[in-house]
Amino acid sequence: MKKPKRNSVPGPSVSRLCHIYSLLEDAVDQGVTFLSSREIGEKLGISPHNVRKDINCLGEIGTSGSGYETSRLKAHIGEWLGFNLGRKACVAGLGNLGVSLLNSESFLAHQYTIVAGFDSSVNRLETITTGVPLFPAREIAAVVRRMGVELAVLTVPAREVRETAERLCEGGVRGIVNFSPAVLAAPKGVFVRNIDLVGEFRYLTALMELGKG
Amino acid sequence: MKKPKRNSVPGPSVSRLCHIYSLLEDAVDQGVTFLSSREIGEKLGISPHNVRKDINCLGEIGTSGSGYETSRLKAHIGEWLGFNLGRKACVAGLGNLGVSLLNSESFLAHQYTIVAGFDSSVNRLETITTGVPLFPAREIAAVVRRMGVELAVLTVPAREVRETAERLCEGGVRGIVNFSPAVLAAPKGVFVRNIDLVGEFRYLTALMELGKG
DNA sequence: TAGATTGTTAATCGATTAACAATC
DNA sequence: TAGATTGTTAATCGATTAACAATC
Repeated sequence: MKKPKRNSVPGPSVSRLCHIYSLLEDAVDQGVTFLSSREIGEKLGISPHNVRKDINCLGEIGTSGSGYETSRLKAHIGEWLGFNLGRKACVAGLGNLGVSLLNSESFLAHQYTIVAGFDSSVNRLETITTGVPLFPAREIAAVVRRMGVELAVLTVPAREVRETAERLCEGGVRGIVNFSPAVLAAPKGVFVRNIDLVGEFRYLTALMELGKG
Repeated sequence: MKKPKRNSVPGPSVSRLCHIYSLLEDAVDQGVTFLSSREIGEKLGISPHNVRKDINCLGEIGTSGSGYETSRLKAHIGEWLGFNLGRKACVAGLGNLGVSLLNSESFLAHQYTIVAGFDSSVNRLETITTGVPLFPAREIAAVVRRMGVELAVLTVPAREVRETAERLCEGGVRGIVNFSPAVLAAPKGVFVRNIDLVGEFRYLTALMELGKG
């Protein structure tokens, strides 16, 4: 067995391993104890070779002849990718979208807890009903640091994107999901996922137009 | 000049061309009339070679020595990728997230119009304030067909994902952005983008843990 | 043991990067 | 013209696919 290195996992593999992890969660929940690379690949639309290769980036773990033990593989991937510890997240920008994410229940079920919400309007903070503690935007850095928040969802207006992101990073946030209508360039040492609905529509439109599929 | 074919555009290029298009929109708005492949590449974090290659998938268009004329290139990419015509979209599932998207202003500015909203609860429909016409979910296929809706955002609970998607496709929708907490496999001839916030958090967590960057 | 499936090496494929002649 | 930048071909790089011996 070759000893795997943390940074030897290719980007596309990281993405697929996240999906494999989700699949394993379901499998464990449903009492499925073993899955082969072929079965995993079929459900995810990738080749069995690729599944094995991805999994092997994290070291040897399967059993020849019977496949992968779901709970063990899940724990193994979770260990490598950091899914086993609970992580704290916050929502910055409490418009309709921000508030709906604040109260979203799907996070808690998956080891992520929304521990704070921020908005630049104190008036707005007072009108929101939620179990999550809320703070004015100027306190972002301090609160984030004090609470140990690692992840943030950004749902502020375009003009506030950069400043808000800077405060979040100042407080020690290391990953940002940006739903705002402005692209956020990743500050050094921070990971950013820009999700832009117009962009998604465009991508779909382009695929439709080019007749792919 | 080689005659380009529609299906000769590689997937990664389609994605980058969408980003180039957004950049050109901004440039045109700001009165920038020419951009070189180097300038475009720098703003987007891709190599100038790659920029030229992507653009050339759609045929020759630049000017040696002075780069690309922004308005012309924008129109050219828009033509190929189908961004020049306005397109109709709908929102299916009017919880907090759905309603916030229904009233989002960023679509209209970019040739997409939300022309309908759907929810399975008639009671809920009556409580929503919006300028967009609303309909009960059972009318999805008929309304979508009648109105010529091509794109949809799916924000229903997990258990309603599949049925809702089927109705949308029945009505002729060709692209779906799925925000629901259940993966939607793309039906034949329909393009799907699954956006899963927990998945985004996981991907960021994995990058953080693997120390990429 | 026989059947099945893994881990790993080799072959293929496709995309990115580099280079440069052609062009404005 | 001289400088700059494109379009396109060639070289490199990396990921996916295939194959198969090792293993349960």
